[in-house]
Amino acid sequence: MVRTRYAPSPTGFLHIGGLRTALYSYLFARQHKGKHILRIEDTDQKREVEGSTENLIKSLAWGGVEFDEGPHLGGDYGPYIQSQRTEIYKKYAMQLLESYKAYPCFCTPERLQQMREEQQVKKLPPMYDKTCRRISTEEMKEKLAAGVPYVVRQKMPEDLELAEFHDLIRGDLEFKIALLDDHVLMKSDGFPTYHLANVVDDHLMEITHVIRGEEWLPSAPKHVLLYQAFGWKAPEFAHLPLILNKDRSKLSKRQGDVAVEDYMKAGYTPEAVVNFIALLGWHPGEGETQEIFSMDELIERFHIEKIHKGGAVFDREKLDWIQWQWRRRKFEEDPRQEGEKLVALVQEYIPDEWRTDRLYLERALKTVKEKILQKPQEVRGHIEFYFKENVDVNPELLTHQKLKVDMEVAARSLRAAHDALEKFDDYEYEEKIKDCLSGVVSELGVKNGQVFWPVRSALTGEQFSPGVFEVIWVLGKEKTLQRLQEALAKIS
RNA sequence: GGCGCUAUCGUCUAGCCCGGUCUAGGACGCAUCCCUCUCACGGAUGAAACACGGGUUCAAAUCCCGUUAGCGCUACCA
Repeated sequence: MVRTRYAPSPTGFLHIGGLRTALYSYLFARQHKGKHILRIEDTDQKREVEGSTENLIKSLAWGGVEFDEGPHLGGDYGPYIQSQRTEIYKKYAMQLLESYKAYPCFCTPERLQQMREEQQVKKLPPMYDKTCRRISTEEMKEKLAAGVPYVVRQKMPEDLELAEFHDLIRGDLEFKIALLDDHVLMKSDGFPTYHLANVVDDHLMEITHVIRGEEWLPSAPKHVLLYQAFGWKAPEFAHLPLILNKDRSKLSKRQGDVAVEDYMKAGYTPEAVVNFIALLGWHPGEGETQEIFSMDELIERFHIEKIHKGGAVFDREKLDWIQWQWRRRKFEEDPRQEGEKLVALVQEYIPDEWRTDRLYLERALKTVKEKILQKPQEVRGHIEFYFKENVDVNPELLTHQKLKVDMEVAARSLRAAHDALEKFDDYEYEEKIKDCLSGVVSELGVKNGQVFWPVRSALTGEQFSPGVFEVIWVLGKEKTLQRLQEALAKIS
């Protein structure tokens, strides 16, 4: 039975890289019909941020990453919050002490600090000098009895040269044990460090596959050695590549949004975000060209060996493209429901006063459907002209060199269009509006653009906008005629 | 500094394990053209990469070694 886990620290919000780690872990568990566990690693109270566990759970749920066990769900392997398991860690630390796989260290932080500085100066690798590993049993017992504060350090074996293990992504790895530090397992405040808590919990919770970030690779051999010290079977490991900024440094704030919540707020859809990050570091391979995957497809297609070794740059433009593909797909599947959702979403980005005439707004939105599907956040700028009292068009805008519209043509077209539109009454139908303007075109004996361009720019005051017929359809007779008159007044 | 990981278009990547089919494929972005009343959409085309140096081999993006670069770790943080 496969059991995987996502084990974040409650130090803030869910990082986009954290979502991906959780996603891969989830995908792997689901495709093997296994269990996915959430465990909160809060052994460092100093770094804990109030409310982050709830935030983590919320963001994970938003992304569609599900769990079978966890602090919010319970389960047979609880508690799932490490600060509630301190007695367990103490027991195992004691076991290690008794079997001489670990030792108490009485060195003060000050001495350690000084030691490291000296090592730095001598250009030696900063490592614990193992002073307390060598003190006599008597001295140790004395200090213990005297209540001298101590930490528990892992004793790196001296009878072994290499620590070896297999990584599902990187293959066989080996590390020289002599270069491994006697790491702290239990802090003087009685809390375990990551190394101890992680190994003990993964064992007790029967985790079969540890899927985590690449930053853990250097300490993985110590974990393997710890499993051996306990006499436990180590789980399989898979160390994921990092997600990077544009400059290839580790993805961080300052250079863009890193919190999943930022993307939620920016109007991105979970399907798109998940689809995008799944592809940052994984690809089905073998000439596959599909890029849009639903969660179900991911579960089916995902293969842990297909995860890449190198880091991947987070490219927001590609995310935007994937988002647009998703919106379009969903809209095609269910135009009515998706349309309503979009309208609701778009409401957040437009001023209150634009909502007073619901029909008018709906029509305006309809003319910029493609733009909304692409970037709902930018809808305001696209429909702004519909809501202006007067458009105050720049006369230059009425002309167009390539379309052969000079001021004279523009004036004539505007005049003729105005007169035709004044007699016209079928403003409810785009097709009729088109017929009406086409009539003007043939009447004047000019090209389409020579009428359409000046009319559209007079009506919108914009270089770029929806097409003339749609614009007139939204504006209605009164506004259309008024705006045409204004433009005419400006150039005559 | 030490240790480790990584290295295909600007970016995400296919191919690499099982050398020839790779004049290296796809996607984002970019450019040009077409469609067209403008933008967008859609269609077509194009520019754009095997980090470098040695081997091994008839043949290397693919195997081996080295160099370089990038990143990670080097806490009583995770």
